[in-house]
Amino acid sequence: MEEDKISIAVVKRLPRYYRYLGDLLDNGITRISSGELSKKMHITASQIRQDLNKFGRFGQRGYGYDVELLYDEIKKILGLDRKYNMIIIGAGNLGQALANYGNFSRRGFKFIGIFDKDINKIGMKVGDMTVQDVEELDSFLNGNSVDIAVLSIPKTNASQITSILVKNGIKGIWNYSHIDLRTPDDVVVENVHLTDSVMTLSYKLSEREKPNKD
Amino acid sequence: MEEDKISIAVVKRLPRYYRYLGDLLDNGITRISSGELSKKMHITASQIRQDLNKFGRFGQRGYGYDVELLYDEIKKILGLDRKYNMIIIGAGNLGQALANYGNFSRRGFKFIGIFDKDINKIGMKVGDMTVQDVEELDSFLNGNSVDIAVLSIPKTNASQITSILVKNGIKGIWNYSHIDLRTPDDVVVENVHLTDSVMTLSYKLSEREKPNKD
DNA sequence: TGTTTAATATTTATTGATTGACAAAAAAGG
DNA sequence: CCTTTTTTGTCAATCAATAAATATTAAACA
Repeated sequence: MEEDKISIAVVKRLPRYYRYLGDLLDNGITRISSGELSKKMHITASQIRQDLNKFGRFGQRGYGYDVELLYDEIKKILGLDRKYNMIIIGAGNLGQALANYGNFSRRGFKFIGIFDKDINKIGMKVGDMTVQDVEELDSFLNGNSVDIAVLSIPKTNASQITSILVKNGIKGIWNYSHIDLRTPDDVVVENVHLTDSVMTLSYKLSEREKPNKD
Repeated sequence: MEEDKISIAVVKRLPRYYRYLGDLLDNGITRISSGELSKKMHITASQIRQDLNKFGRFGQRGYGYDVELLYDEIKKILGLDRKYNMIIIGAGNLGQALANYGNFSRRGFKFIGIFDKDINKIGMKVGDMTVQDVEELDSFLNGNSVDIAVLSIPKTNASQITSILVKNGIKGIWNYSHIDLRTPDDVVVENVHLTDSVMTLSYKLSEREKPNKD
C-alpha cells in the first residue's frame, strides 16, 4: 500500500487546523464545510480538502466535516493522544519561561527535569522543579523515561549536550540554540530560532519601506 | 526594471546564511565557494547561488564569495544595518525572557518598553525596564518611536491590543500569541507559535515510531 | 421516494521551487 | 602571456505544491 509521503508543509499546517477546530468546538459549532473553514482561515478550500485527504476520508459529501471528529483525528495524527516527558537543558530566561508556560502541560507535554551548568542556578526552583547540575544529566536520563529534550543553551555547548542526549536514546529535540544540530536519522529535531525569526521580520519591514512598493 | 518577487522560502533561508557566514568570519575565513558552503550547510550549491542572485551578483567567477562582503550584503538585505525600537506587550514568563535575552540587542533590536495589565506586574523591573500599565500603551506609542511590538499575551487580548498598535502606526508585530492576527497590508507580522512547533515535533516523533518505517 | 442541492474526494492543470547543466569570466599556474 | 582550472551567474529541466475542475456521494426536501 503505497502511501504518499507527507510533506513538511502539510504537517506545519496541521496545528493551525487543530487550533481553528478547537475554537469551533469551543463555540459549539458541530459541523463545518471546507468552504466555510476556507473563509475563516484564509486558505483555499481545495487545500484544506487535499491536506486532510492525505490522512484519511474524514468528511461526508453533502454535509461537510464533523468538527469534533475531525478535531480528534488531527489530535491523533499530531500524536497528541499521548503524554510526553520533557526535560529542559539550560535554565536561563528562556528555559524558565518554557518551564512556566502552562499551555504545554495542557497538551500533554510534561516537564520532569531542568538542568544547568551554572552553579548559581543549580538548586533554584523553577515551577515545581529544581534545577539540577547538567553533570547529572547522563544519570538522570538513565533512570527516567524522557521523550523530548528542550535545548535552551548557548550554541557553544549545544553539540556536546546533544551527543549526551543521543547517546541516552533521546529521540526528540526541541532546539532553541542558534545552531544546526547534527543528529542520527532516527532523532527528530524541531528548531525554534528566535533570532532568525526577528531577522525575517526586519527583512519584511525593510521591504515595506522601500520605494516603488505601492 | 521587472524584479522577481522574492519568495518567503528564500527569505527564511537568509538568516541561516547570515549565521554561517558569521561563523566563517569568526574563524578567519575570508573566501568561500558555493560548493564548500553547500557541504557545510547541507543544501545544494545551486540553491545557494540561486538564492544570492535574487539580490545581486556578490560572487566572483573562479574565486567564490568574499565572506565579509557577502556577510555585509546579507546584513543589509535583512535590514540589520539599522536599529529597531521594540516594546513587549505581556510581561509574563515569555515576555520577561525575551526582554532579558541579550542576543537581540547585539543585533540592533532594542527594547524600550514593556507592558502588562496585571496589577501585580506593573512596576516590576524587567531587565532595565519597568513594567507599565497597558492602559498607558496608547499614550506611550504617541510619545515614542516604536518599530516593532512583541505580543506575548493570551490570545483573548491579542486582537484588541493589535488594533491599538495598528491605530498608532506600528508596522511590525512579532506575534507569540497563539492566534492569527488580522492587520492591514502595510503591517507586517511574524508569528512564533511555540505550541504549533511542539506539535510538529510530536508529529515527527509519532511518525518515527510507526511500524514499516525502517 | 425521487430530485435537487451541497460538499467531499480525487483527478487534472497550473504555478512555484529546486536542481542540474553549461557558458562566461576570472584566477591560478606555468 | 597563454592555458587550464575554478566557480559563478543564469538558463533549462525537473520536481513539488497549490489551485481548479469534475465526478461522486449523501443529505435535504418536496
